Amino acid sequence: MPETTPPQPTTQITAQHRELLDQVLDKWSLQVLDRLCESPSRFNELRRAIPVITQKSLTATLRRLERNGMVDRVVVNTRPLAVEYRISALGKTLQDLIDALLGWTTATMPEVERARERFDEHA
Amino acid sequence: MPETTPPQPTTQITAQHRELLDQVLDKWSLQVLDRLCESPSRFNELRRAIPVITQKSLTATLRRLERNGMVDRVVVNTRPLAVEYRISALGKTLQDLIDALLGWTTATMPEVERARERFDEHA
DNA sequence: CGGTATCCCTTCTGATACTG
DNA sequence: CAGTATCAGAAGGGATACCG
Repeated sequence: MPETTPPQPTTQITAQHRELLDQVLDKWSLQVLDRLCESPSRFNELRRAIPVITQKSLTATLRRLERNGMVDRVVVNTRPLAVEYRISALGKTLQDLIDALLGWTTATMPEVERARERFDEHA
Repeated sequence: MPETTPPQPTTQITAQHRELLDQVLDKWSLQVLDRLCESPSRFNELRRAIPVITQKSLTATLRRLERNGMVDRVVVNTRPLAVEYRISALGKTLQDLIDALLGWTTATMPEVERARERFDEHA
């Protein structure tokens, strides 16, 4: 019996998949999600927690994450105006993946370093 | 007994982690790794398999993946000159993660779409 | 075949200043 | 407090031409 269709679970990488990953695994999102997983935070709390981020980038990151349903933006009250950001249920599922990614980088970093040295010294 | 150190498995996100993820989960790497997981491929085979990629980007992607130990570059012979790219053992561990990422995007895409619609129509 | 080198243009990022 | 607006510099990616 010939196997015409091999049992690959080959998940097709469409532009949609790429776009979502880009919007959600970018430079700042990991840090922001990590913070929000520990506790809901205010805008300036996040700024202080991630000192190198600029206002602009933080705003952009939060809007993007909010738009994709990863965080909830809650306007707590007015005078002077307080906004709280919370991780959503969807965002928590993402956090599990991020943990897996970070676990992978931690585990493979030594071997990656060796590969880089081999590559660089040979070139 | 006070818990001075909470039991968070909070993996710290260092610049090193970010850099590695950036180099390995970028726009083209997922496609390239996916192809190489199915079978070793020559340079122009990859170009044909990923039609929208340019020579420049494919070269850069392959060099980066090779430098990080994710793929092996094998010069098969000379005249006219053949080069084969293969996924490495390290690259295979990455592929598992990529599959998890793609599975996540597939699973959550519907809810993400709904979140986007809510966000966009409300704005 | 399997690249490298160059130009160019768009995108991303950061710094700074201002607002409800 | 929680942003928006504007601008300049750096970086990324495509198109084209050429090389071992």
